[in-house]
Amino acid sequence: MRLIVVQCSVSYEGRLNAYLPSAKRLIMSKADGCIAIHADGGAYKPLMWMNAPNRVVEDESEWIVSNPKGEKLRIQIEKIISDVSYELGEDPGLHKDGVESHLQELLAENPQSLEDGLTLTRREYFTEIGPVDLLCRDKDGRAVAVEIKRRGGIDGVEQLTRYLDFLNRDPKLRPVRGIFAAQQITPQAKVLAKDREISTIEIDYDDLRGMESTILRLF
Amino acid sequence: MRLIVVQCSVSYEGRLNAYLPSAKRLIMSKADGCIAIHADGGAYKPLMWMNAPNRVVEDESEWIVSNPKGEKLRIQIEKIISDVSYELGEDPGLHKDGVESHLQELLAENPQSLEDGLTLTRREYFTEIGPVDLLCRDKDGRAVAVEIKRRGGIDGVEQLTRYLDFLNRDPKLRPVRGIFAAQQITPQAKVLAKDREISTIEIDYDDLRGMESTILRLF
DNA sequence: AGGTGTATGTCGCAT
DNA sequence: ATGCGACGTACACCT
Repeated sequence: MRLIVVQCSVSYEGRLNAYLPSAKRLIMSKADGCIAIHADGGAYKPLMWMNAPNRVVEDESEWIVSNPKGEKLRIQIEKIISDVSYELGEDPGLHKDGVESHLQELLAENPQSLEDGLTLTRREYFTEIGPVDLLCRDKDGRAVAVEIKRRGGIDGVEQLTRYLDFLNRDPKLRPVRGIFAAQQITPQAKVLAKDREISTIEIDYDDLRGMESTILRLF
Repeated sequence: MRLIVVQCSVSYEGRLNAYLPSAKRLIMSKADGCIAIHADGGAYKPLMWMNAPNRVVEDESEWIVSNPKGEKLRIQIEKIISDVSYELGEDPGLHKDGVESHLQELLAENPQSLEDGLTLTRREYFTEIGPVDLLCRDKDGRAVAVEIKRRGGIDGVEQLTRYLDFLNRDPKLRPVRGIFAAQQITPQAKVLAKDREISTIEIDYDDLRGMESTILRLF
């Protein structure tokens, strides 16, 4: 990790053209070869960047960073204020909890937590326009498509609606109804879902995990 | 801008829960109060971050960063390797030159490149739910709404569908059909568009530019 | 390599 | 504040 504080102007030519007038900025150069130009504000996103892999030609007054896709970053260096390097080593990495795939996993194992008597037919049931998260049967044997989101918005309801449109053309499945399950569902999404006769369920992630561990204790 | 190289472990509780085991990392603290934890790789995205505004309680061995939304970042500091600050000042900012608007410009000037006999009625035709990129008439005088994207996905087809629903309520326009134009269109978007009787056209940007320069040469 | 869906998306703009 | 669309989206995952 090399950190260079420098007065510089920068240009980028690639997926678009962009230009940064001269100012003091931080250049972050990582071990994997990626480069980022940071200002002292504006969240974590750099003003400009080039991801690995790329080739860096470093001159006293100019850096030219180019990659195989033909993108090019040019850094005009006017004054170096600081230039230090550190050996950080490989990062052990991040452990995440509560992402959609995990939610889907838990619900696939406990479909009855969505609705009494619900049983799983298939996870990631494939249609022409994309995979349905869970395809189930309810206690009366009727097909149920479940869309799972961490945060449920209108777009999620739209997505489930599209799946239902397609699934309902399949005579072996028809009629199919929908369940929209998420940790949080926006009021607008609830209204839209109700209008389309799609059930909505807000899931308590901790409860679900608790249920799983309870089941584990039972068996 | 404060740059701290430190042996640390970090936990985040907020939109999800995540944990970083102890390792050497860079803590970037910007003037606007945002904090990012960077490893020496993994493109420009930090392992963890907290955007402004947030409150930082800084202790010798621990930083606790919290924000009004209830998210919390906890940095356990084991060893400080370096801790430096720089005054960078306000950044003059970035100037971008877009692509999609240019695409729209070119197609507005050459609607016949989308379909033989197509003529432009209005660019950015305003409806209550947003502007239609191009409103045209085909060679039979029928209204055609064109949605332009750089990359055409399902969401773009949805957008155009909403516009068409709306436009088709206008007796002066009805019946309106749709053309979905993009540099690339995903197969799923094509399926959905076909299902809704919306034409799809993949545009060659360079051809279109070439056409423009040809026209310029002719006049 | 290309396609598809997720993201602590972020960001900007309109309401 | 919230919704919605664009982004040099990035990124993981699958074919």
